Amino acid sequence: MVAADEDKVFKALADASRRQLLDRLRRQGGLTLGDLCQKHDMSRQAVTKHLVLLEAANLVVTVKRGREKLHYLNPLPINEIYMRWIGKFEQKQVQALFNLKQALKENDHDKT
Amino acid sequence: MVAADEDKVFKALADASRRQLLDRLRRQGGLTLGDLCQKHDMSRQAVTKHLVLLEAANLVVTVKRGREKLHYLNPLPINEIYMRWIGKFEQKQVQALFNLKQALKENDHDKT
DNA sequence: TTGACATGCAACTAAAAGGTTGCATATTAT
DNA sequence: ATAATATGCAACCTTTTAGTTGCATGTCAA
Repeated sequence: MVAADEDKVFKALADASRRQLLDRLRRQGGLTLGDLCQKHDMSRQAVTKHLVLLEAANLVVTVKRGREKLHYLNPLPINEIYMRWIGKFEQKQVQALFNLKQALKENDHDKT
Repeated sequence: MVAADEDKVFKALADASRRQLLDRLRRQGGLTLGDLCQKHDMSRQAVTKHLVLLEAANLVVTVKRGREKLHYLNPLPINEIYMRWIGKFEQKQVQALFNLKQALKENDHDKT
């Protein structure tokens, strides 16, 4: 995954509406634009724009069937980001850093 | 983690400069604002703003030591998001969905 | 105490993001 | 063919975001 793609994925995930759409597609794949417009208080065009971004980020893949466009979740990019980003932080370090602020605070407090 | 916090984390990760800062803090913790300004062609105040957002998202924790402010990476929120978001997608499903577009494309092609 | 250093705060600007409305195109069913 | 349905495209508006500059505050060292 190239840097530009990574950026698209993060940007796509940055919006709560788009995350909701991903949640919805996870529960049920193959939904049309019309389906996805239900339960959202924004216009169809707004949803379209979100889906375009999600598709550009490869988080959603689509299939045209006649006049309909079916949407499916593709969780692979998210997984890739985990492997590339979060996977960087070794598990041992995580716990250590989790306690770091507290430790340093007390250390600092001692000095004062 | 509350929904509002989740949003902060995603928004914080949406910017490439902030991701770079996190990368830098991962390589070396305890850097000051001045340190973090090096190798970035933006003003000190721009970096400050990024760090404020990262701290609000709890991706960075800080300790004041005299007139300096030391910054440390806190990877836990990212990990939480993985557990809550990416962990949702079972591994089996991942591979299945990975091949879905191709399969559906061929299926659609047959019908045409 | 005074100068140098490290950071904080506020006002402002430019660009990007999220949303709207209106119209166009393509497909299905009668 | 024609009407209804499903989606696509484009212009426009408003809010948010990323960045700037200028000045204020706080801390260290001579």
